[in-house]
Amino acid sequence: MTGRRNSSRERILVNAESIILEKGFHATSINDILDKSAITKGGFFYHFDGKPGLAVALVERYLVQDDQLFAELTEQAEALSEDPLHRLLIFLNLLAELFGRLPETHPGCLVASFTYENQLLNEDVRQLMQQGLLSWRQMMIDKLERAGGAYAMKGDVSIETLADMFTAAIEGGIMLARNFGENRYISEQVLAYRAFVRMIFGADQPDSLRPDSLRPENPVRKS
Amino acid sequence: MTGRRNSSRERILVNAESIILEKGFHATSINDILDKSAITKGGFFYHFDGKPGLAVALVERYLVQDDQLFAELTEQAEALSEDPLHRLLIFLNLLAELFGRLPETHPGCLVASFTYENQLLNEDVRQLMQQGLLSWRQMMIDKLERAGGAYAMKGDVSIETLADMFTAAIEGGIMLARNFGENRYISEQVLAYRAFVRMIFGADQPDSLRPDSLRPENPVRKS
DNA sequence: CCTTAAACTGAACCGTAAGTATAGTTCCCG
DNA sequence: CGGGAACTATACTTACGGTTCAGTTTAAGG
Repeated sequence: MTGRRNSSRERILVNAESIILEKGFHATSINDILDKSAITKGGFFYHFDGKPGLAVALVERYLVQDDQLFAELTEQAEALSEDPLHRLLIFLNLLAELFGRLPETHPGCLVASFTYENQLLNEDVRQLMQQGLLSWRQMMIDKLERAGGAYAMKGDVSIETLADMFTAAIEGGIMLARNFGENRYISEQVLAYRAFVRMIFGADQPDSLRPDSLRPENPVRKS
Repeated sequence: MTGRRNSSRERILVNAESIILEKGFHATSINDILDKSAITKGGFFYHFDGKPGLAVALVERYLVQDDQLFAELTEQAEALSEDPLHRLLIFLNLLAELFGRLPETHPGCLVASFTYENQLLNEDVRQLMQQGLLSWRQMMIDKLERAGGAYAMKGDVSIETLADMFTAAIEGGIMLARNFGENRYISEQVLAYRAFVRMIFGADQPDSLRPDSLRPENPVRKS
């Protein structure tokens, strides 16, 4: 029973997300979505409780996918090093590479998009978005704290703010990327954030001063 | 002749900006704007070439105001120190303080808002937005290069990316602030960026190692 | 004061978009 | 093969949003 249901429902979600990221939620008409999804209005309203319902479903889906992506990258990073700081730095490298490898059409972040269209997004959506931001923060806090266990932190930036800065770098990078039409900016901002983390944990000292595991981890050339 | 004209036109722009930043451009109807501006539809269309024309005027105005703000802060910072790096750090402090002092209603950035509503924004608007981003980048490149003249730069982040990171920090901070309903996040991200700049220019070394002018410049307590 | 252009009013117009209603059709699962 | 879930097709309501325009008011100069 889920086979058929999911195919149409999922198709709608995929297309809706892509159109909305391009034009914005309010500017996207249901008909726009129907055209690209090979489904009729009846079908749409069968699956979703109107446009507000669609918004909820979209954000839910988006957050799940995002979680999965971060989990995968974390796993990959953990396979490549034992050191917590090293793992974090690799994670950021992998993420930067991923953003650089994206197809020409830069995606954008649903949460960011919805942030500036607070109008009819009901309370559900707003809570989901907060939850998403909090989960990203928590993920980074975990990574940073683990790294902090092994190395002393320099600078006077709180771990929470440093964690939020991860989100800020990505969202800021996406904004630059969208306006200039080049994905490169996202990777650059992620790598800049990475450089900051490195410095904070003292990993930018001469090699002689830091543990063996921290030597030049797969360096990423900058543009 | 400009007296009368400007009063209405300006009133429309002010109200339009505030509503648009709250709900988004597309979700903001002309009627919404009229209600708050004490003017009729005819009056609106007398002043602006429809909604697209309003968008152009809004962004133009926004960029000018932004330029002025940055110029003021730069001037203030230059009055407080001779050292280029010191000036930059003060500038960032002033900006962070300003964001923290804002009225409860967090504003948002028109450029960011329009970034995710690329639909009917004509080419003019898009070019203006790019121009704005480029001018912010250039402003920071100037400041960073001047600072770089006096101190050696550490880390492997290009000046351009570091300059863009200023924008990214602010936009990211605004996004967090909007979602959590607390302006604090903007200041925090600006101060985190400041900490990064400090580290890159080696200003986080023990006092004994750096020029006198760099000692604890008006410290801002973090949350 | 009178003219004239700028500034503005008010109402009408038209497309479009969200949502509803309904009757019928196809597909899959037990 | 029966029945419910997953749709199609079509028509319609309702309302709102952008735009136009003919006419009226305001202010400023000669």
